[in-house]
Amino acid sequence: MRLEEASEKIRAGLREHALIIVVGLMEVAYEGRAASVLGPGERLLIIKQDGSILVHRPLGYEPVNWQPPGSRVDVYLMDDSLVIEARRISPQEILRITFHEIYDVHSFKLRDSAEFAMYATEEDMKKAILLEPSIIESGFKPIEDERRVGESGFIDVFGVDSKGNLVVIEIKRRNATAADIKQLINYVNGIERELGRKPRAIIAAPGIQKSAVKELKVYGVEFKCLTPKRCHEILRKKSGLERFLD
Amino acid sequence: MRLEEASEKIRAGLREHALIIVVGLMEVAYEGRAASVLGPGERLLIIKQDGSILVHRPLGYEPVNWQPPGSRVDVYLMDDSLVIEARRISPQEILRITFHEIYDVHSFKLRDSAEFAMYATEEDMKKAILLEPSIIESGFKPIEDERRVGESGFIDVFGVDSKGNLVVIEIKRRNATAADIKQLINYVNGIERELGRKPRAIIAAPGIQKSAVKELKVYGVEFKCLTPKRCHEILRKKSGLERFLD
DNA sequence: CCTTCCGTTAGGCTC
DNA sequence: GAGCCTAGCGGAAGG
Repeated sequence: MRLEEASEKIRAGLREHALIIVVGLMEVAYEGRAASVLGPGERLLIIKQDGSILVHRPLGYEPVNWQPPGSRVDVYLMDDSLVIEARRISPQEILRITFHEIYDVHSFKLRDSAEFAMYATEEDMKKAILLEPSIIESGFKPIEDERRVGESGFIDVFGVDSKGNLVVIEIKRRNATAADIKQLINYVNGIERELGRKPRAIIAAPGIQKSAVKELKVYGVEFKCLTPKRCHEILRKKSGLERFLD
Repeated sequence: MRLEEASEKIRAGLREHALIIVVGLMEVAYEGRAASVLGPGERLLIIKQDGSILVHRPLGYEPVNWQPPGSRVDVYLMDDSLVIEARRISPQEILRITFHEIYDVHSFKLRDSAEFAMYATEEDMKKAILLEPSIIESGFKPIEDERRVGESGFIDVFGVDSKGNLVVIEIKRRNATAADIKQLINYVNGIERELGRKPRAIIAAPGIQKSAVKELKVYGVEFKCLTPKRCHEILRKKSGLERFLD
């Protein structure tokens, strides 16, 4: 495909705010927060109407180079090459793609207004605990969620146990780390300062990093195994009755 | 485009391990570590020969759904739809794309053996300091890089200043945080235990978060402004002479 | 604007 | 393989 023709097609796609696909032999250079160069190779370029731009090699999940939404895209011909530049300010970054050959150009005007719904997030885990507190332990009662503690941040779930002890719960959807436990300790200290009583500290997560296990004992933190999947199932089971309360 | 025809094209692409592009009206469901659903909409599907699979909406840098390399891709027709499933084990995950209409299918056999070179990483910053220690301060001399300190981890650069004081340097390519400073303090304490002398602590980074500034004074840590760009330039300038030593 | 935190993080490295 | 850390992380939410 002649570069002049490709250039026209790409310009047309940009004008009408289409999603554009370009396949060809290209070099890529990036300079901004970091810098990279990539020699000639056959790749797929995607330009979206919001200025997102992605260079995909034949292998791998991730784009090798990219620019997030909001970048300005320029196209010009130079020295037997077609050059596409995507710039953004803040941070100042430039991505330059130099095509030596172009095999294919397509542009598409896509309509997509569907809502994306994701389940089994950390937020869902919190909802599940509030909905069915016994998954933490029998007799546990939540008092507040997202309680602010001084400058430290927000407690995921704050409550009392069956014996009337205060309980601070930190939720993680992935294995808990030593940093997570330190954060929890900050909350415990904050609550003790504010209320004059030392609360129990529970970290609820699907697992815990080995390096963090010793921290548990050092700081007197309890670990409660809780998976995102389990929480998702609880929400699904209860949703028939209670989702309309949302 | 008829779904039967599209199905044949996609199968052919899979057989010959091509990169495949499908544009059409689709629904997407994902279940695995988390779960998501996405109703009908016009999107771009990319299937790579290594089993990477990406669903891109008309806007945004990120794919809305995906599967990393190594997943198995199946294609079948069902109830006036074309279904593409990508499964992987460990973690057990499934991505199901149901096409109601297909506008375009293309497959490409791409050759791309170029090496990707990235500059101005944290590693590059360390190299720049070792190559030109005066960018930290006049008279600074590196002794070791990646020195292990007990269980804490590795010091980026360990050296002595012009007055013979030990110096521990922590490098960050982004603004330094309070956590970075605490990490550095761990190293300082480790070195003091090991060598019986308290070293100076320097954090070298392009900037520092406001919340971390007070930690500097509290712990007696020094901040040295050092940008990845500057380090990259030093490496480039010196590379004429010294790159062949690598 | 800056900071903080989450992610189906992915990817790379070590053990 | 599991565990741990980094990223041009991107993105969202809060200040």
